[in-house]
Amino acid sequence: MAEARSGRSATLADVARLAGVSAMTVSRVLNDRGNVSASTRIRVQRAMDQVRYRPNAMARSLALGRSQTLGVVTFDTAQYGPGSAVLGIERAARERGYGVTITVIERPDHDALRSAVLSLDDRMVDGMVVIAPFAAMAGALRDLGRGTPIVAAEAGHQGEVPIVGIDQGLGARLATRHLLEFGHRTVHHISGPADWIESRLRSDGWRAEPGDRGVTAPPALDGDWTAQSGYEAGMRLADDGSVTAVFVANDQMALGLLHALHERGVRVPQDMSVVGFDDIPESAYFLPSLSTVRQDFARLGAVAVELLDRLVTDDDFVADDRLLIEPSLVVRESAGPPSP
Amino acid sequence: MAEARSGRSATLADVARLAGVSAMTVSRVLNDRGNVSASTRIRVQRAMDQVRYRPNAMARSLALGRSQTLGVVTFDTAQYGPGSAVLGIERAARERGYGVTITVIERPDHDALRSAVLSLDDRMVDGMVVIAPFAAMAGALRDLGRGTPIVAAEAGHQGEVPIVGIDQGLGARLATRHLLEFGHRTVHHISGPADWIESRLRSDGWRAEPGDRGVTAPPALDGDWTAQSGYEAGMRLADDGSVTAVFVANDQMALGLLHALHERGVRVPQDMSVVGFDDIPESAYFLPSLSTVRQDFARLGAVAVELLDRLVTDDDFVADDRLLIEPSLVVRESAGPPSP
DNA sequence: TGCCGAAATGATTGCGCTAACATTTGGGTG
DNA sequence: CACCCAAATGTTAGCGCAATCATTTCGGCA
Repeated sequence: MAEARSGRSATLADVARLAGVSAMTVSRVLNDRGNVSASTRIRVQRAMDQVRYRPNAMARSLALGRSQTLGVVTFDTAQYGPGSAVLGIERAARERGYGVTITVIERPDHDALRSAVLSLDDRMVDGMVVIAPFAAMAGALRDLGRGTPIVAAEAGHQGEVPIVGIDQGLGARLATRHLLEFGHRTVHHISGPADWIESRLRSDGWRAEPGDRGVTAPPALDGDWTAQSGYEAGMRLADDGSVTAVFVANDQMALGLLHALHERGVRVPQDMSVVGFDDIPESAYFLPSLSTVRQDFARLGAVAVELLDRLVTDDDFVADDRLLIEPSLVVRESAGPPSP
Repeated sequence: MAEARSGRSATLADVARLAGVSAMTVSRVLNDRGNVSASTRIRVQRAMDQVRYRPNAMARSLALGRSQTLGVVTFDTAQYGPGSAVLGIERAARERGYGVTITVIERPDHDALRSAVLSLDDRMVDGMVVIAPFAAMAGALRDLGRGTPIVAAEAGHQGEVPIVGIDQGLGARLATRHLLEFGHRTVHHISGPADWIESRLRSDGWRAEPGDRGVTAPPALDGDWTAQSGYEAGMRLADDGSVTAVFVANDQMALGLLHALHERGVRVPQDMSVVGFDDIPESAYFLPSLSTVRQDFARLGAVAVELLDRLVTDDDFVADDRLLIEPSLVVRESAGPPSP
C-alpha cells in the first residue's frame, strides 16, 4: 500500500497525504526552500522515498513557465563539426541542469528554421542554440524577432542573435601562414561549398593571410566537403607543376586530395604540402599524417550554453554580439618546405 | 489588439474569446475532432491566425498524459555508429510526429542509465530508444522493469527489452568470407574493446566463419576502436610474415593499420589484405580504398522508431525480441588474393 | 405544427505543480 | 503571563489544455 493510486506513479499530493502535510510543504521540501522544520522535512523525505516519488517535469514547467530545457536546432548531416557541437552542447547543458531537446531541419532555409524554432517554443524551452552554418540561415535568424533567448553557433555575423563560434578566419590564416613560412611562393586552396558560412570564412582567411608578402592568391578550387570533391580537385592540382602547397578547407577533402596525389605519384610533403581543417580523429593516421587546424567543439558547446544560461537567468544581461574561440594549428607530416 | 494579454503568447482561451466560442470548441477545431460546424470552424481558425495561436505542448502533455516526444539515451562519444544512429532516430521520429529529447550518459553503467531513463520519464516521454552498445548496459536495461516502452538499439541480447540492431555477426562473416574466398589460408583480426557488445559479436562472427574450411582462427589482437590502436596492432602484424589477411573491427582501426603497414613497406593488398567495418564516409579514400562492411544507420533509426511507435500506440502489441538489419559488404581495393 | 434525435456547443473538472497570500504555532520579551 | 514577531504550515488559485458530461440547436418527419 505504498502507492496511493496503483499504476500511475506517485504525485506530490500522494506524498503530502502520506506524510500528513499539505502539498505546499512537500513542494517546499522538494525545491529546498527554507521554512520547513527539520522534523517535517525528514517525514516528507521518508514519504517520498517510500512511494518513489519523482516530480513531474511537465507539470512543473507549466506552473513555472520554465522547463529547464534547452532546444538545439541543427540540420541533417553527419558532418563532423555540427555533430560534435551538439555533443558539446548537450554535455554543457547537462552540467548546468538543463535537458536538451533536438530538432533537426532537413533544409537550412527560412521556413524550416522558423518552424523548428516555433516547435521548440511550443515545448517551452528556456533557450535555444541554433547551429547555423549556412549563409541562408542568417536572414532567417534575423527574422525571428523573438522572446526566448537564442544563441547561434557556427554562424556568420547577422546582428540580432548573438553568435558563438570558432574563429574560422584565424584558423585559415594559421594554416596558410604555416605553409608560407616553409617558403612556398603561393598557397592554393580547395574550398568548401559556397553556401556554407564557414567555407567562406576559411577562404577569406586564406586569401587575406599573404597580406603584404606580395603574394597573390591563385583562384580556389571549389569542393563540397566530401572526400570525393577533394579527390577531383586533387586530380587537377596534380597536373599543375606550379602547385607546391594547398590549404584544404576540411580534412575529408584533404583525404581525397592525398588519395589523388598518391595516384598521380605526387609525393606529400616533398612534392606538395597539404594542410587541412577540423582535425577529425582520423587525420593523424592519413598517409601522410595530416597537418590541420583543430577546433574545440566541446568548448564551443560550453560557451554557447553558458551564454544562453546567462540570457535565460538574467533578464538584464546583454550578450556580446560575437564570441570567438581560437582554433589551433596541429603540425604533422603533410606539410614541409618546397623541394628546391 | 490582436493579442489578448500582450507579452505572453495567445492561449486557447484567448482564441475562444476572440472567436466567441468556448474553449472546448477551439480545442475540437485544433485537434480536428468532428462535430464542429463549418462556419464556426472557419471563425475559430481565423481567430487562431489572427493571434498567431500556437498550442502549448506542455499543457497538452499534462492533460493528455502523453507528450508526443521520444527520449533517446546515448553516451558521450563521437563514434560514427552511435552518432549516426541518433540522427536516424531523430529523422524517423520527426516523420512520425514525435519530438526528441536526448540524454547523454557519461559512463555506460547501471546507475547512469537508470537515472537517464528516470529523467526522461519525468519529462513524460512516450517511449525511449536506448543506444546500448556496452555489455555493461545489458543488465542495467533488464533491471529497469518499467512502464513506458523502451527499445534498445545496437545492443546485445538481454531479454526484457526488444532490440533493434544491425547483424554484426553476419557483417563479420561477410568480411571474413570475402578474404577467405580470395584464397587466404587464414584471416587475422583486430578486435574492438571487449566491453562493447558489437565488438564481441564481430569477433565471434570472424571466428565462426571459417567453419568447416578447416581453418583455425589465430588469436585476435585487441584494439579500442581508435586509429592509434589499429596502428599499434599493425606494427605487430607487419613483422609477422605469415599474415596475409586481416579483418579489422572498424574503419578507424583499419586506417591505423594501413598507416602502419605503409610505414613498414607492406603493400596492401599485394602483401596483405584488409577489410574494415562501418563504411565511414572517408574509407573510400583511404590508401588504398578500404573494403568494408556497410551499416545502414538511417534504417536502424527508422526501424527502432517504428517499433517504438507501435509499442506506444498499441497496448496489445507484443514486439519481437530482436530485429536485425542486414549489413552489406562494400568491395574496394584493400583486399585481394594473396601473393603466391 | 409539434416532436424527436443527432449534431453542435458549453460548463465543469482535473492533469501535477507552484506562487501568493492566509493562518497557525512557538518562543522570547517586558 | 500577555503580547508580538518570526518561523512553520496551510489555502486558494491558476498554468493551458482536453475528457466528460450537460445542454442547446436544428433539420426532418408525422
